Amino acid sequence: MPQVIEEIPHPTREQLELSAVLHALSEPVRLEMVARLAACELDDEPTCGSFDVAVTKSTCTHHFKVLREAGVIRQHRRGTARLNTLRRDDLEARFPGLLDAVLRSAGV
Amino acid sequence: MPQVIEEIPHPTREQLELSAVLHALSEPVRLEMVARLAACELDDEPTCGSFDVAVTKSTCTHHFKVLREAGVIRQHRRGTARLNTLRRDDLEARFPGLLDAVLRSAGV
DNA sequence: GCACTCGTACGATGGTTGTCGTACAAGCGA
DNA sequence: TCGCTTGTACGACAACCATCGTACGAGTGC
Repeated sequence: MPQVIEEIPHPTREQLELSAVLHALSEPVRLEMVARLAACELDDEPTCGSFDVAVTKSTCTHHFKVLREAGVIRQHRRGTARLNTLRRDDLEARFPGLLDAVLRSAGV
Repeated sequence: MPQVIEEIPHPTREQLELSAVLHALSEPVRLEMVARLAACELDDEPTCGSFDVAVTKSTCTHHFKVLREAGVIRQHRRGTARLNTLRRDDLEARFPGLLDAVLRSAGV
């Protein structure tokens, strides 16, 4: 286990729960966030502010928190920005094919 | 379009919404119902009462209603009993691979 | 007809959640 | 240092939801 400096708590791969993941993805705003994250997840990690969803900042924070605590995304800080990445590998390991099926169904 | 006598309202295949389906499946009790439905879905259609989940009758009715309105299951009456089937084909058509991924992840 | 079973309907209730506004902490840049 | 940007924290609020109990309707069997 590499010792990762992580100020923000995340569930481990083993702690991922299907119900929590499905619940996190069942919210249209969050689903859109995940879809965008998946779309531009080549090399850059979008910050929270780079999503122009139709909600305020605090609501955005709330949704990112739900996604993070469900284990769907990983967040880490760089300066004042908070960078977000999809936890593709962990999700694929625990729930094979699920994320892809959801993203495909979401019309990404 | 065959004219089906159906007293209970169901969404059409085109009306299925990803968010509603994910929300319906994100509840542990409902997920277990769906898993059992998938397991014994060979020829028999289980009635509502044949699920011995840890909730009362009325809660059970509520969960079946949520699943039905999300389009996950189809219900029809035979006498006083209500028979339940998984809408595999419709789900597969709209959200390919999703149901299988969920069921596999649920440990069925 | 009469009980019994199956499932629904309705109301109540306590908990969860999505939304927002405001205030605040932490960096960055001039 | 002094704003400006980024995002969080907290409180508030309305809406939703899972749960239950009770009452009821519709069939089935005696």
